[in-house]
Amino acid sequence: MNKTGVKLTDVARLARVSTATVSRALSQPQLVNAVTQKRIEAAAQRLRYVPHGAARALRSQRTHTVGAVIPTLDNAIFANATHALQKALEDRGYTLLLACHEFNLQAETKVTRSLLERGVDGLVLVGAEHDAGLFTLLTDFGVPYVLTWALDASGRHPCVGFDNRVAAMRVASYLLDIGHREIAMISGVVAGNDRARDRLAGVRDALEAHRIALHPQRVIEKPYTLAGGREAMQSLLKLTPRPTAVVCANDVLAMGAVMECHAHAIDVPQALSITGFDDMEAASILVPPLTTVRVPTRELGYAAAHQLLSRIDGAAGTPVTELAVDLIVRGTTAPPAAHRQR
Amino acid sequence: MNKTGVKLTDVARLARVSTATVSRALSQPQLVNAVTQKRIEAAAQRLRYVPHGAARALRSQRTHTVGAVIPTLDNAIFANATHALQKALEDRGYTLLLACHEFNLQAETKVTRSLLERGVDGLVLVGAEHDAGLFTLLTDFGVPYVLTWALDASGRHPCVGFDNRVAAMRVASYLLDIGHREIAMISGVVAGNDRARDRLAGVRDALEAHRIALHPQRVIEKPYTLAGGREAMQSLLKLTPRPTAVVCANDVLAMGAVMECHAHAIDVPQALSITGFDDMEAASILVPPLTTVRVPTRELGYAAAHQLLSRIDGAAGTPVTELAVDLIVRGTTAPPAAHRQR
DNA sequence: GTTCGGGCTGCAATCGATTGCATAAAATGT
DNA sequence: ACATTTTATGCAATCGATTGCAGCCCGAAC
Repeated sequence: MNKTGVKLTDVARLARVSTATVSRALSQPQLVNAVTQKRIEAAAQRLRYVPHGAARALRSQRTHTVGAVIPTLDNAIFANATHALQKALEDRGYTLLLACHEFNLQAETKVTRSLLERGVDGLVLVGAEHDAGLFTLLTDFGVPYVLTWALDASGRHPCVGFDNRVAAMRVASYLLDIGHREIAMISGVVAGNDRARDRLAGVRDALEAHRIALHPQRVIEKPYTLAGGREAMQSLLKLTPRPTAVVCANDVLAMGAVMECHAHAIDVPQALSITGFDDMEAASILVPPLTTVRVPTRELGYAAAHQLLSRIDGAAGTPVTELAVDLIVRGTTAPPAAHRQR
Repeated sequence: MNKTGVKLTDVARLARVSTATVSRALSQPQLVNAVTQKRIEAAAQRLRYVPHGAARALRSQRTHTVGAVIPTLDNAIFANATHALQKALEDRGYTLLLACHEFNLQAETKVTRSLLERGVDGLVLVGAEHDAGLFTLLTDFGVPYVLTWALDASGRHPCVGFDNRVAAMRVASYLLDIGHREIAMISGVVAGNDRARDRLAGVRDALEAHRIALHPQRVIEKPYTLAGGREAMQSLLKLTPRPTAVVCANDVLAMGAVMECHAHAIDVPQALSITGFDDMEAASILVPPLTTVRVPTRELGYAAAHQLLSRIDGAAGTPVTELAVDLIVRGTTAPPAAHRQR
């Protein structure tokens, strides 16, 4: 029973056909005579029939359900991407099952398992690095999936994302170009987070291309929170020589960093340049508006949905979808003071 | 088959017991002999058995799944509450099914229906006002549910939220107290949104208590976006006399409004006071930081989860949970210029 | 020595829809 | 007029776990 107690049998009886016909009328109308179809629809309507998903799923081995396993919804950037994903899925008749792992790879495997138990037809994951157990699950189940927010180096997994390392390089190069040499980084927590790791690597690589080393004390690792950004900036401000530019691994950290500068009456960008990453909406309302990297959040959600759904439908699909990111130069960056005085 | 092909029968065979015993070992271990239990667990582990949710759901009429129907994830405030909800559910072994309706009541009914088809054990809805069809669905199914972000005036539905009208009154009263008389409001779209309607009513009521009418031209209705806030403020700035204070129905509108003032070089709060509603994180990093109403987003999610789960477990539960909201006075409000000159 | 009761386990019905196969009726071809 | 598709429909098996009921075994009580 659907609690309502109305089932296919009841509709069948009222429409005076077999359950088989009702079933067909509801999911493959083209197989059913138009008149019968009408009668069945009327009956279903009249009884307020609602199909029983579990029964349907059990028999057809399809739930029309997709799972998304993301770090957190508390970061607007994931919320936006998830929203786009949900919309795209809904348009195609799929429902989204959501699970968060708070940047913990073991937790990720655990919640993924529980989504798999619920019988999702496909999975959207964030990042390319995962627990080995997770990949075992994926292959055991043979469930279609797509990795997002990163590109899979191994090329073994379908993914839609962008190259975090290159994007971060772009930011650092820009700072180098406008004259900065004393550059620090506020990184996300790198353990179990390949996006954070790649962004850090990108900055390091860009500096090294200019034969500048990124000293360990100039790299501060913090969770993606405003407080994290503030604390990190606080540490950086104590260094001598003080960096003239700080690259942050995401906008939240960057905003925290800017706040801390405000608190210390340090002029951004005149005394210190700061960059973000993600271009969340708040970045543009910050004062001064944040220089950052625009990530196509929505496109990411849509692309993931389409990629996944076509895989569910059996199509091979393009294994790798690379999205473009852009450096958005706004108000938190300027040439270093020393540079200007020359 | 779980695609893996391993089912209860296989575990039973390997452990040399009946499927009944395996089933019990997995869900009610206390009914099973400790030794047998071990053997079964080992077998399950060895075969990498994963229960088949649909089969389980079909037989037990329980999916351990809860649906949330929210307006959108693009507003951080809903994202945060949803995150808290998801966490609380996960802790109790439930998975979240998510659907968004973009502030459209018909869409809401439609997506709710589809969640019901998926067999959710309970539903979390936003707001007290809904399509009649939605309530029909709820009662037809007899599915436990809880309304959030508002209090149900009729007292017929369980809810966890706060009084939007009173909260808005509080904001307006505060502005009146510090001397404002020329007050305008940037409202959300009221149609189909009782929270927005209540907030507007609250402001109107507060003014009327001071025998001040809220002129229609001083009420601008806009969708909850930055652009909406900017456009609304643009209109308001053209009015004569120009209002000295603007109450916004949420923080996003308020931030847009502040941005527009910046763009016109209008000093906030000296020339114009602006208030928000929700206290999203970005409110505090705005310059100047936003005066707003703190809504306990997380608590809302948790409380909704607990309320709902106890209902699912058959407990009656407290029908109405009212949460406290607080006026947070920060930097976007000050007495009106005229008032200061006295 | 028999009875009683509790602890474990198994049998088999059941949940509600889907779908391969068979069949009847209607349409088409020759 | 007869053979051959095509179109609609029904029959009944099936998906994989749960659970009420019955039975068995073993120790305790009388």
